[in-house]
Formats: sequence, structure tokens, C-alpha cells
Amino acid sequence: MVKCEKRDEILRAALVLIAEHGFHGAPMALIAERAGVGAGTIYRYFENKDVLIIELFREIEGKIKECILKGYSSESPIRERFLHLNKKLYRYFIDFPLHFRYVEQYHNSPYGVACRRDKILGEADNQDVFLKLFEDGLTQRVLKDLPLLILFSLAFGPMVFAVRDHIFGFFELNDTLIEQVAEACWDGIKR
Amino acid sequence: MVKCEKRDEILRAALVLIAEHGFHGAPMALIAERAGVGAGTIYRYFENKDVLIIELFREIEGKIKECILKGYSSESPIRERFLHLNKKLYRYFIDFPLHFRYVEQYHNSPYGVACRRDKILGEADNQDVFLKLFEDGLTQRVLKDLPLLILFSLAFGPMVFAVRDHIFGFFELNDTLIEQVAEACWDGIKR
Amino acid sequence: MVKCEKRDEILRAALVLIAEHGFHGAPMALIAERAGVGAGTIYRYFENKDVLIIELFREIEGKIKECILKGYSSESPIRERFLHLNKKLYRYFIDFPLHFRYVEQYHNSPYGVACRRDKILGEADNQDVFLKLFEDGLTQRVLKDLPLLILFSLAFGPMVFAVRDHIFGFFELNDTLIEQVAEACWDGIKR
Amino acid sequence: MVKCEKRDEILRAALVLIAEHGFHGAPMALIAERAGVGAGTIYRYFENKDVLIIELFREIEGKIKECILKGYSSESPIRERFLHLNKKLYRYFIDFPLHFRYVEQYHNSPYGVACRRDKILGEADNQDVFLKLFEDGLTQRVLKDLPLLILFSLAFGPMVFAVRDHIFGFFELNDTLIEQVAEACWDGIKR
DNA sequence: GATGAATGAGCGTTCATTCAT
DNA sequence: GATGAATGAACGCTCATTCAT
Repeated sequence: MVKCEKRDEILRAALVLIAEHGFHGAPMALIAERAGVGAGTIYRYFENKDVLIIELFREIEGKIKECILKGYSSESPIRERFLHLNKKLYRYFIDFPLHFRYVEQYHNSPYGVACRRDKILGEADNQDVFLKLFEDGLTQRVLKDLPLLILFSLAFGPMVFAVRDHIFGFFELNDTLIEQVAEACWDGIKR
Repeated sequence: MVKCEKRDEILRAALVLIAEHGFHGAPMALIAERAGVGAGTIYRYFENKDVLIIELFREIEGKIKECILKGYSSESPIRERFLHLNKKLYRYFIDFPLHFRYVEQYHNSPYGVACRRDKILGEADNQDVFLKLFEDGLTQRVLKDLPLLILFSLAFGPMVFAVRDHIFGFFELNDTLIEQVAEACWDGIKR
Repeated sequence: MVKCEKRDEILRAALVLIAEHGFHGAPMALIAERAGVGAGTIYRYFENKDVLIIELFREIEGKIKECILKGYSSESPIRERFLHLNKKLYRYFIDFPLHFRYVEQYHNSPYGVACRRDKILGEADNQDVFLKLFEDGLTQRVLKDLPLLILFSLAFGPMVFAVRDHIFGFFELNDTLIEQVAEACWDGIKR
Repeated sequence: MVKCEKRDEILRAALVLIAEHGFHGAPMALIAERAGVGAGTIYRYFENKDVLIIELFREIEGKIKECILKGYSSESPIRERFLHLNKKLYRYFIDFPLHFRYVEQYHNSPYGVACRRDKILGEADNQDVFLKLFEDGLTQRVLKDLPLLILFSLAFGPMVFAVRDHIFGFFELNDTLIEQVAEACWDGIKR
């Protein structure tokens, strides 16, 4: 599947350049060069730069979901489910720092806003594992009686800062620490 | 003072455009037009675009600090100090959503990283109110025994998500809710 | 080779515009227009305007050297060698007046000074035909015992004025006259 | 005469900046600053930058003439007159290197061409001391039978190179050397 | 008369996108 | 299908000149 290899190379090159230098620090010509393809070739796989950026985000999002859902059971107790998702996410971002930085860049851009709006206002079948978890937690009266988005913020907001500081080398986020942060977040949302 | 009015117009125009469209969505020519000045005029007040961006950040940072320190006493109990800072910050960002969006953009850029690095690795006398608070909290054994940066993440990470969702209109962040979130964050960091 | 044609068109356009209007009288946009290419195309061949200017000089310098060395033998008597170089150079500049004006502009610019410094302070193996000639002339005690740079000035200084006045049409510099000027210069440097 | 002091300061500032950095390296604002006047003030004394440049050249030209004509007698023998002018000119340029560099820049610009054209095609009463000297030399059959402009080139062309190399520090042009070069130039033009 | 803040045309340069090969 | 040379609009920035004070 030669075609897909090229597409993957382009996505990989875009990931590295954008994660490290931001959207404007990643000209199409450089992405092409890094991917080992011609500049025009990118446009065979992606309509334009915006589409490339959005599709790359979707791919990363998909990988993240796949990873954190491994071993996840929506039948388990709320606490367990929460800790599972939280810790897996920490591990993922620490293992794939470029993904973290890309996703961060993405969310701080016009794309990100639209994306978030879609997700939140999206249809039920498209619903997030996270929101499902919090809904269950509310129903079971295990979590504080707060809006879903607030619970989400309390649960995953700290991660953005913590992972960023870890990636930039301000401190070391090891397994013990991840465990502790996850527990602390649980303290924040549990009733 | 006519001179300062012009400078302020430029800063205000930059704030609006950058907050709404990002750094690249705010060309100097547009900032000038919106500020009602000639393109070259900006350069009488700011050496270049980078300097404009950095000075705007510093001005906002100053206003934020001034606001949240109003009525703040570093002699009060940790809990009270924390809730004061946390709630004031929520209020500030809700009252000045453009400031919030600007600061967010800023922190997700080379400027922001350098700035964060300076702040974290800064000298003790230059220290942040926030870090001071957490240090005191650790000394008094009121807070969980976690690295300062983790405590910071737990305390203020949720705000980024919550305020963003509020500004984008996904839900209403009223005083009651702010109170509850602040308390929840306290639950996250208190021993 | 189509590629080189474009590069040559750019160099030719730059030559004409700079020779006639100076470095600032030759904006890149105008060079591009005259060369029949897009403005950005220039940058595929030359890193920036400075590089374009320098490379154009090197090309001209190369052509000059190639031309004047045709039929030149460093084994001939000093006088013959001198007259050969001198007259060939006159002919060249009369045949390519744009080259003359370009080289003049170049030498009266930061580029030119640096270039001259390099040439003068250059290593022996890199040495100029002219300096070699004067060194030989000194060794053989055929020339006045003066510094090399003075001999050079005496030998080629007059050419700058004479060719310039010819090009601007103030008088006609024909073969007889060239012969006479060359002889007069020889009178100036010979012992 | 306060007004003239300001005018002189402007001319002096322009001289230094243009001599050292060229016409484009000398923005009006910088000239004004260096002259200790407001930017707009320059336009009270000079219609625009071109006029300033031209008038500065005229002033320098006047000073040069005044200097070299000191002790000059058009009744003296040709050789003596020539050596007098030649050596005085060397001395002048060595004493006022900024004047030399300014005049050089000027001659390599659209201004210079027009200026030279005017002088050469100018009326008899406006005639140059130099041309007068060569005319006399021809009449007296002391000089080679060559066009005036050629004689001029032979006589003063070497100076441009020699002084330039001296100013840039490539060698030291002392009194003995000046004497020798002047004599060598005489050898070039004398019959 | 003197000022210097303000101007905006024009510069060198970049880069997403196209299209002939 | 793949290429990469070519494009030109748009960028950040400079500076000769103007004009209200």
C-alpha cells in the first residue's frame, strides 16, 4: 500500500514540525521535504494545509482513544474507570510528547474551537467516553453535583499543565507522581 | 496625554485581533487599521511585532496581578488565600475574556515557554504569589506533599478548561459555580 | 537547460537595472518583472538580494578574467604583459559597458570593500594576475620601486575615469587612443 | 548666525553618515538626530534629501578647490602647477577622509553622472583649473597630445585607488610616497 | 522658526498552492 | 500518480516627508 505510506510520511513530518515549531513554523515545502515527497504530492492526499492539520488531529485523537480504551470497562466502578483513563492519558502523553504538543497547539487555534464545539454539541452516539463516565458518576451520586464540563475540567485540566511542565523538563513526571495526581484529581471530583 | 492614547489604541487593537484570530491572524496592517493609525506608527511605540506581543502580555499580566492581589493577605490561612486567588482569577477572566484568550495564545507559543521557564527557574525574591502560597502550604503541612508544579497544576489547570468553555458559551460560569469549582480544587490539593 | 535560462534572465535584469540605477534603484520586484519571472522565483536561485548582487559580481569578474587572460603569457616581458592586460581590459569594458558600471557600483559598496580586503590580504596562491605582474616587474627591476598597490593605482586608476567618460559619451575611446593610454600608463610605472 | 549653525550641523551629520554608510545607510531621521535638530528642521534648509546631498557635494567641492588653489599660480610652469595640484589633493583627501569617501559615493550615483556631464559640457568661464592646466600643457607642447579627458584620467585616476586603499588601511600613504606617485603621474602625461 | 509624531508607499522576503512535465 | 519550479499575494518593516503644535 504505497500510497498510504506516503500519506503517513506526510502526517509524520507535519506532526514533528508543527509540534516543535507551531503551525507557521511548518511550511508545506518543509513538510514535503521531511516526508521525502514533492511539495505538490501533499495535495494529492490533503486538499490544503487546513485539511492536513485537521486530519492529523483526528488521527492522533483516534490513537489516543484506542490506547486509553485498552482494558477499559464501562461496567467498572466510577473511581476505577476514572483512574484508568486518567493514568493512561498521562502515560500516553509522556510516551508521545509530540502528540501532546500537537494537540495543545491545535486546541489553541480556530480549528480547536470548532472541534470542541462540535464535540460538545455533538450527537449522543458520538459522545465522549469521558462525558459518559461523568454522567454515570452523577447518576450514581458518586461525583459532585456539577456540570459535566466542570467535572471534565477538574479531572483533566491539571494534566495540561503537568504534562507540559514535564515535557519542557521542569520536573520529572514518574509513575508514582502520576498515581498521586490522578488520586488528587479524584479528590477534586468525588462527592 | 495624546501619546499614550495612541499606544493604548494599538494595544487594544492587537488584543482583540490576536485573541480572536491568533498571532498570524493579526497582521500589523490590520492592527494599525483597527487602532486608527498608520502602519508605521506602531513602530514608534513597539520595536517590532514580537515586542508588541510581549509588552501586551506584560500589561495584561500586570492587570491580573493587581486585580487578584486586591484584598489579598499572605498572612491569612492557606485555604482562604487559595480561594481568594482562585476566585478572583475566575472573575477576572470572565470579566475580560479577551485577556484570557490572549494569555492562552501567548502561553502556547515560544514566548510563553520562555516566560514560563523564567518564572519557574526565577530567583526566590522574584517568586510568584502562587508558588509562595504553595510553599507556605507545604511548610504548614496543609497541602498534599507534592511538587510545587503539580500543586499548581491541580489548583489552576481546571480553570483553563472551565473558563474556555464558558467564554465559548458552552455553559454559564456564575458565582455559585465558581465557588464550587474553587472548593473542588481545594479538595484536590489539601492534605 | 530551461532552468539556467531563468537564472540568466534574472542576472541580466539585475545587471541592467543596477548598472543604470544603482542598488537601491533596482527593487527585486522590478528585477523580477524585467526578467519575466514572478517575484518569488528570484529566491529559488539566490538566497537574497545580497547574494544575487555578489554572485552577479563573481560572474562578471569571471568573464573579465577569462577574457583578459586569453593569449596572456606570464613568461612574456613585463611591458608586453602589462600592455596586454591593460588593453584587453579597456576593450572589455567598452564592449560591456553595463559590466563596467556594475563593477564600479559594486566596488563602492560594503561588498566591494570586503572583496578588496580579501583580495589584497589574500594568500599567495590566490594571488591576482595583476599583483603577480607587478611583483615580477619589481623583481626584474623593470618597474619603479613602489608599493604594489601604488603600481596598481598608477596602472589601472586612469581606466576608471577614461572608460566612464567614454561610456557617458563625453568622448570616443577608440583603439588608437587605448593604445596611447596604455603606453602612457606604462610610462607612469616603468623605472 | 544661528540659522547657519543648524544648517552646518545637518551637513556635517550627513557627511559622516553618508561617508561611512552610504546614501541608504543615512536615513533623514538619523541625520537629524546626529545634527541635534528635529527631523522636520532639515526641510527648512533643504528641499529634500536629494538637494541636501547635492548641496553637501557642492560645499565639499568648494572647500577642495579653495584648498588646492592656495599658493597656486597659473603662471608657473606646467610641471610645477601639476605637481602642486596633485599633491595638495592627496593631502586634502588624507586629511579629510570623510570628504573623499563622500565624493566617491557621490560620483557613483545618478547625481554624479549629471554633475560630471554639467562640468564637462559646461561653459568656458566655468571651466576647471585642471582642464585649464592641461590645455596650457598641450599648447606649450609639454604634455602628450591626448584628449583633455584622457590627460585628466592619467593625472588623477590613480589617486582614487591610492587614497581609497590608504583610507581603508591597506597601506600608509606618507609624504615621500605622495611625492613619488605625483612624479609617476607626471611621467604618464608629460611628452 | 522648530519640532517630532504620524504617515503610507514601497521595500525584501515568505509560502500555500498550482500545473507543465 | 508524482514532481518541484514557478507564482504572487501578503507579510513585517523602513524611512522620506508632512503638518499640527
